[in-house]
Amino acid sequence: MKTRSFVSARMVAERAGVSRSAVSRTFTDGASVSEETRRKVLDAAGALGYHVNHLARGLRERSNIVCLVVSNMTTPIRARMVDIMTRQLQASGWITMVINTETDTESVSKALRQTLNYRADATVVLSGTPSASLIEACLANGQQVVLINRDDRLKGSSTLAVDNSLAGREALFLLQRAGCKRLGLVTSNAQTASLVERERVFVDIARAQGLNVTVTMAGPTTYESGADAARRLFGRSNGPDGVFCVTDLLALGFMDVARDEFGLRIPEDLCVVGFDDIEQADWRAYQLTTFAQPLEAMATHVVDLLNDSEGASSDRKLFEPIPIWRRSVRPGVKTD
Amino acid sequence: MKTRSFVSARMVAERAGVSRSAVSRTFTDGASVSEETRRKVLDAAGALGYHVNHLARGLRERSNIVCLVVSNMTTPIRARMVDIMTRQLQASGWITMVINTETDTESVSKALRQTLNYRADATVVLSGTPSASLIEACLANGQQVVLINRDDRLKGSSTLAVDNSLAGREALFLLQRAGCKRLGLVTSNAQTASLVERERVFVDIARAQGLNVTVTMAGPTTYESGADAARRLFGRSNGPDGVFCVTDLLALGFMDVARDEFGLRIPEDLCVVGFDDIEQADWRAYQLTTFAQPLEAMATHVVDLLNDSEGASSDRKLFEPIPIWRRSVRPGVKTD
DNA sequence: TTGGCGAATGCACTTGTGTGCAAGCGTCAA
DNA sequence: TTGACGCTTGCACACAAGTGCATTCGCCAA
Repeated sequence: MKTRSFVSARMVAERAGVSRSAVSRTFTDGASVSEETRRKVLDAAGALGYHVNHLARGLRERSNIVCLVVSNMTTPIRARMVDIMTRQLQASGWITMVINTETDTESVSKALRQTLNYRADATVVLSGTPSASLIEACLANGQQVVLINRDDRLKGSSTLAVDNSLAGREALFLLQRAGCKRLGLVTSNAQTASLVERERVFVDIARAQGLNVTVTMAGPTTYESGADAARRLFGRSNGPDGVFCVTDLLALGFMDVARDEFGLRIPEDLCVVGFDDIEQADWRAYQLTTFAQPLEAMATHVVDLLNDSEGASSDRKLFEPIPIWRRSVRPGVKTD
Repeated sequence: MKTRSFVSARMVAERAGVSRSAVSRTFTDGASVSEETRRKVLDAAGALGYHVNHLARGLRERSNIVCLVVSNMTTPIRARMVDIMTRQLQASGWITMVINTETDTESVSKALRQTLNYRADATVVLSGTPSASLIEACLANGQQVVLINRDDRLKGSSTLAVDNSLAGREALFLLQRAGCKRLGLVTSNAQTASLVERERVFVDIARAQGLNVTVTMAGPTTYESGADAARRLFGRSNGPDGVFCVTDLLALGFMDVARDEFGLRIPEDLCVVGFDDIEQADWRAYQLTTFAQPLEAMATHVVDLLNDSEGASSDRKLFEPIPIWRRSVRPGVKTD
């Protein structure tokens, strides 16, 4: 049986003719080693292809491992979140284990247990719905827990979120300024805290102003769901002329069907606002007005939290979404 | 200083009133433990919140860690590859460390060294160009190395690839059957082995048949590059009426500009073929004819390779791309 | 020559696990 | 009653690192 044969510090020590401690010290900053032995050790290490075993190091101190829990990775917005998070964590010396979870609680539980098995220093939840008890297990084991865009407010965990109510309010304002009279809202049946919040604020403020809003709940948060929603909304008479889709993907599907199957011109006959600012929103076929999440800043904040480690552990930070004006909404008209 | 206080097997043993070995055996399949002690151990473990430390376990045997090296994660095709790979690896009991690399060799080297530091059992390279010497270091340390869609054929590493020449040939055939006379090819300056192969075969066969092909090399493999290519190709007189873009993203940008800025109808005036079958290719605005990579099958094969471990370690497996017919190419016409 | 001092080095212990080996214990048959 | 046998269980070691403590070595000054 092949036994994995990694080269260990002992082998290096033997080859260099020094003690194993000397090898260890050579690779430890600030330890006391003479220049001569240091060189001998480095030579031997190079010849054998030695690499410090971080697993063994992690036995005593921190493992430098961060678990990234994420679902629906193929979604453009998620892909970007994962990309930015892993990049920044890596740059800061962390190594990230990705746990890809379906949305069902079962697989998330299994995955989070892995987190504990590998003694991750921290767990960052991008999506998925981990059971509160498991999160508590992570906390009990001394892990730092960071939740992004979720409302579960658990003692001891940090939370980052985008200010969804601000987005809902601003979306309404944009459509009103464009002169839209019949408002519509397209949301998904996912009913995440973020989605619900955007939806709620948009509808509440509109109704408070005496405006009617047609709410359509589509399927999952996909292009196809957006397309279906458009068919339902415009299938009956008197469809809306201004729509807030709580997600860019929904918006893009919605736009395609509104144009192709109902001959509506955007933004002349119909204004659309999305949320996320995925790459495709900027494509010529869409030019969707939307809101960007400040992902880089959020990732930076996460990394800061992990590096501080002792910092106020239980807090909640809100980030402002950035409005991105494109052509799917008419520019402001004179209010009469 | 907070000392991370993880629960160890010794603590469980003390609480349960048994030896530490008993705890170890309780969590090892097939080990000899009486039903009574087993129950005592499980009770104590539950009460304390104990989880086996896989890092320590990895000291002696395999770590069950797989390193996934990937660049350009936000690209739809890459996001799907990462999604499918992590999902399948996870289902098979592996844990994946994602190494997000810029394309420059430096960062890939640094990342791969991490791979060695954490004693990953295997390294799977989805993209990026690791230096041959580092791959050899991985192999020397007993790691399994799997390269996907790259041509570096290193002794001891396994390679999976899509049959790019088949795609190039088939793309040409589709355009010819649609009656296209003036052929074009859009590629990127990335010049990956895969891209070069698709390009080469398309051009070679076409020229062998006496057909002229206008080759345009755009920037990186993005939507914007495709858009630029279209402007260059149609800016001069006598633009092509049948184009193979070596990537879907290029194709989508190409289509948008061809339609919006040059008023060309697709597929009446212009036929377009892509490659990858990203989700957006199926959107109503595009309906791009393209080739799908059998990603699930490829991931399954990777997992099989890792699980076999002793299997013929150095081999190369080719997968057939699957043609996806949509509306960006005219259906076959009678050949006169 | 000797005492003193600082730098370098090695010993031994720590971390959390799995496991070979031998001892212990209980049961059953002769 | 005793020997044999099998299931449990604990001891001790291995794994690969970091580090406190004591020891050694070299150098310098008195």
